[in-house]
Amino acid sequence: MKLLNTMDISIEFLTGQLNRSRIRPSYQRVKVLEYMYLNDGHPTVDEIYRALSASIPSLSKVTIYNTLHTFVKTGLLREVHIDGTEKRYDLNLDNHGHFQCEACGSIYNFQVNIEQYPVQGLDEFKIKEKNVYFKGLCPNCIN
Amino acid sequence: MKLLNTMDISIEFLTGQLNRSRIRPSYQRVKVLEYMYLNDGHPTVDEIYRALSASIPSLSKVTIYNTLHTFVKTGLLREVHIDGTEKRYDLNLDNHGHFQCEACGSIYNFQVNIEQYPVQGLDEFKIKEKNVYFKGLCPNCIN
DNA sequence: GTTCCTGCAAAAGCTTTGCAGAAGA
DNA sequence: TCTTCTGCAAAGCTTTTGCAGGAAC
Repeated sequence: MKLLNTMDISIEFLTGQLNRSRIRPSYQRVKVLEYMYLNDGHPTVDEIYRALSASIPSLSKVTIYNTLHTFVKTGLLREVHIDGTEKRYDLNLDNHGHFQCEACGSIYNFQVNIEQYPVQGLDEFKIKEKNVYFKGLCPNCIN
Repeated sequence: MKLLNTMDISIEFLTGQLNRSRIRPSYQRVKVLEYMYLNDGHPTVDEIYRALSASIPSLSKVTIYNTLHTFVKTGLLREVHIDGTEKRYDLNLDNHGHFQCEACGSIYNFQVNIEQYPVQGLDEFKIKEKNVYFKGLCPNCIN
């Protein structure tokens, strides 16, 4: 599921995204955001850290934590709690659910019209965020 | 949302549940299962531990972990990853979603026909478990 | 006797906090 | 100059693991 054209992800686009969210576009922040756009996944802090450490040797994992918190607070990303051990992060795109394979651990997006789901018992609640996630076996592990 | 009649939760019922799942009904296990039935919530390990410690002073938190793992493995309970810090546990009842209030942290159940949700892109996947959770403000915190 | 269960202690893993120095406005 | 950001070190918290004693069968 291709979400964005890789060609579109320029430094100008990324700094623009950050400026629009009133986040100072430091080198580390641009790189984290770039990683999120270029890797169509749901990475953990450690995955982002290991990937960026290669090109930024001085990078600290604390900076990844700080950056992700900032991005989540402004709505650029969202936290996804798919497994109970590590938090994962996701570009905040509407109407998609997450599927995690029990065998290999991979996480896939799928399309789902969350807004249209009929629910009962939440009339007096203010709903701000809707999440759907499934578990099972992915095509690679089904055999 | 009342799920079960409290009167039904006898020791016989609980040991029967455990025996049916081929789990030896130790005192601690019966008490944990009883807690799950009597408290219509989504407790953390620590909540269960603190509640049962009052009547079982020798109880260890490791036993709660062991017991919950056993219950999840046999399908008696399921893990719910609603916030990213602590795992929560839930009686494995069908067709309900979770709503967590951002203000007070309370978790509510709501009814939802998960099975009927139309999704795209999972034709070749084997789906074993479906979860829905919403976030927002509960009636108590909305003002 | 053998297997399973409990609980203490310790270790492991993820995340947060305090602080000093650097960078940016 | 003053605020913000980065990164090191340490601490905090949840969860897991190793092991010894005890209980159940």
